[in-house]
Amino acid sequence: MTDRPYHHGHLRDTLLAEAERTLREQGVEQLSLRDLARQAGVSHAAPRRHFADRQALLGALAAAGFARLADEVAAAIEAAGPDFPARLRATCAAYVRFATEDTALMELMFTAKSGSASGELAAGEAASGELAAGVGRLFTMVGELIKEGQQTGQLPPGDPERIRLLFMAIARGIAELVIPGGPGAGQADGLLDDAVALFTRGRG
Amino acid sequence: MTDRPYHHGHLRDTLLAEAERTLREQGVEQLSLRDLARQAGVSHAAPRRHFADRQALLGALAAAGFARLADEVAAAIEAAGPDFPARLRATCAAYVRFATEDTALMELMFTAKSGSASGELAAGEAASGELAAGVGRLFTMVGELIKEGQQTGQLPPGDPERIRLLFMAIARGIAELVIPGGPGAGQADGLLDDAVALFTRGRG
DNA sequence: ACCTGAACACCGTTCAAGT
DNA sequence: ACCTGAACACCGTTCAAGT
Repeated sequence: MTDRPYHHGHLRDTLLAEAERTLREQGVEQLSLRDLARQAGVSHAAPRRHFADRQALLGALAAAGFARLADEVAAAIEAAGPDFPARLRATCAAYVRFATEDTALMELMFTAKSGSASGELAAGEAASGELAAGVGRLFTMVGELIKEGQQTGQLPPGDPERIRLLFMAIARGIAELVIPGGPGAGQADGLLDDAVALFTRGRG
Repeated sequence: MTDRPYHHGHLRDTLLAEAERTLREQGVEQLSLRDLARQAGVSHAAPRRHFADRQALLGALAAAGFARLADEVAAAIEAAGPDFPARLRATCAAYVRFATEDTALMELMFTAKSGSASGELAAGEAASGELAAGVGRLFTMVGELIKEGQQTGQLPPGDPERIRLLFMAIARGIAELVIPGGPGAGQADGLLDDAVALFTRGRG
C-alpha cells in the first residue's frame, strides 16, 4: 500500500530471511538472486550491493546457520541440567532437530565449511570470517562439554580434541541419517541413546 | 580426425564419465548439460534422449557412486583379512577414501539418497531404482559385518540393525570431516582408530 | 551510499524436423 | 531409435546512470 522508498533500508536482512525460507521450502537449487530481489520488491541488481555474488549469499546463510546452531546447542545443554549423559545427548539431539527442520541449510553449512577451508568460497571473504566464528563457537562449546565429562570420569581420558572430533562426527552423521524420509527417520531416539551409551559405556 | 557418425553410440556412458570428472574437478555447481554435450561433440539437446533432465543425470551419478562405494567397501573388507576390528576399520577407511577422492560425488550421493526418499527426485525414477539397489547392497554388506562381530563376541549383542545404522552414521560423519582442508584432514587415522576402539572397547 | 535499467553470455527445457 | 537447430523463459553478472 505505502509507496516503497527508493532505499529499502533492510534489504540485506530481508534477502537473508527470504533466502532461508526458500532454502527450507524449496532447496538450494531453487534459490535465485533475481527471485529474491523480486520478492523484496527491488531491482535484480540491487542485491549486488550486499552480496558480491550468489556464493557470497550462500556463505552468509551458512554463517548465520552455524551461529544459530551454536545458540541452540548451548540452550539444549543448559536445559538438560547437570547430568552429563543427558547433556551429551541434548547436544546430539540439537543437531538432529536442526537437520530435521532445516535440512538444506545444514547441508549448505557443512559444504560451506569445507569449501571455505579449501578456498572454494574466495568471493565471500567477510562471510568466511563469520562462518569461522560460528564454527569456532560451536567447537569450543562441545570441547568444554567433553572436558567436563572427562573431569567427572564419565568419559575416558585422552586428548579431548580427538574425542570432540569423533563426537561431532557422530552427531553430524546421525543428523544426516535422520532427515525427513530417511532410513532412520523414526529411529532418532534410539540412535541418540546408542550414541550416548557408546560414549559413556561402563562409566555411568 | 575421423568424421563423427550421426549416432554417437556411447553417448550415455560418455556423458556420465565426463560428468563424474567435472564433478571431481569443479563441483556440482559447474556441472552443465550443455557443457557435457559440447565435450561429447553432440548437440545440446541430445542428452535429453538419455536423461530426462539435469536431476536425472545427477541421480544416475549418485546411483553409480553407491554401486562403486559398495564395491570398494567389499574389496576393503576382503583385503583386511579375518581380524574383525581390522574389517570394521577397513569399511570406515573406504568411506573416508571415497570422500577424499570424490567429495562432491559423495555429497551428491547422500543428498540424492535422502531427496529420493522424500520424493524430490520424481524425474529420475529409473535411477531411483538403481540408487536404492546400490544403497541396499552397501547396507546389507555392513549389516553382515556387524552380525559377524556379534557372533564372534567382538560387538555387544542387541538389534544389529541399530548398530549398523550407528556405525554407518559414524563412518559418514568421519568421511565428511576428513575432506581436503577440513579440520580433521590430517587426523583420519586417529579418528578411525578411535571409532573402532569405541565399537569394540573391552572386547578385543 | 544505495538502487535502477539495459545488456551480455549462459542455462535448462521443449519441439518440430532431420537421418 | 537417436540426434539437430531454433526458440523460450530464465539465470548470474556487469556497468553506466540515476537519487
